Amino acid sequence: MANRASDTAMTETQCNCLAVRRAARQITQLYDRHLAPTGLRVTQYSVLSWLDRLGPLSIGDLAAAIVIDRTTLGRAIQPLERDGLLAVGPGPDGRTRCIKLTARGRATLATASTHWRKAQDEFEASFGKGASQALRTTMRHVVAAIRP
Amino acid sequence: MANRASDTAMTETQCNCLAVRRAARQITQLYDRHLAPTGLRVTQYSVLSWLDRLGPLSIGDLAAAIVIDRTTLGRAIQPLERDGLLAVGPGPDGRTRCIKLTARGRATLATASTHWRKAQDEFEASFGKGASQALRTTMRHVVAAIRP
DNA sequence: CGTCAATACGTGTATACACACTTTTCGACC
DNA sequence: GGTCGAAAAGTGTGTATACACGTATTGACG
Repeated sequence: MANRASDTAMTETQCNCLAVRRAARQITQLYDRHLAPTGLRVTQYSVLSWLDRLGPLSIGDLAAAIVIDRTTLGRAIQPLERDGLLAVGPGPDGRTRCIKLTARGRATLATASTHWRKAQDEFEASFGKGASQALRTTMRHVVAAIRP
Repeated sequence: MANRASDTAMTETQCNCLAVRRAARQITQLYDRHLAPTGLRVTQYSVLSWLDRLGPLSIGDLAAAIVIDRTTLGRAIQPLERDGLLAVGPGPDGRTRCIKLTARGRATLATASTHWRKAQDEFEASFGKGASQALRTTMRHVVAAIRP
């Protein structure tokens, strides 16, 4: 046994957090590979997709929908705004800002969705379709299990 | 229906990648909250933990063990080296560099492991102990399902 | 009308992550 | 011994992520 700092020997294989993070890294690379031709990362694709689904809305509301930190989203939209995929304008309130998809954003999203489909198909061909469904359910439970 | 860019309406709820990423964000926050008093992030804890387990080794080998990009690890060790938790020295080969835990790193790791345990317990109390075991297995399968 | 707590955002800082490209070094082969 | 490909690592760049803190605006209440 010897010089171990503590009982951490098995931490890496027992840690739920590290397990999920590692999986996230790997699956992100797979999806990003497929989305690369569109110039979007999977996170950016998700922002556009939510925007397409929910329509124009504020940063806070969008962040709540994605389940992401508000300040993270604020930074994430910058490259998308720069590339003209979405537009940020004033909201009804003097405090809020309204984000909406541009025509170009909609077009890019349409193209990207076919690439996303291929990534999804590749993953599910290997991991299993039923297993993938169960995976998503499990991930929802993980999120639900964490009290803010 | 109407103005959808495509069939992306359900993408956010069907995407395996986004599901895993969202879970990773949430669970990371939980573990980082617990580790905060030690000044370590869960990723840093993982580096120290692997190092404790495997002994001094090269950047490439450590990256392979953690299943992380080599360049990512190269950046990740910088704050740890700066804070004196690990030391980077020359390896047996003129190309390789040897990373090893310092006494201070070992001590910090020992303290951190008790905080990690609390995070692990909190999560498993909510998510379930058996479910957690299954979760880790599932995550391993996800990683295995992705061809490099 | 003035105060004040709550709301919605932005900024500074720091880490996490990885691709493309470059540099250094090693080893093998002629 | 010189050449050259492979291996190990570093650098540049850009996104992802979130906490602590600061700013501006709103709405309620006295």
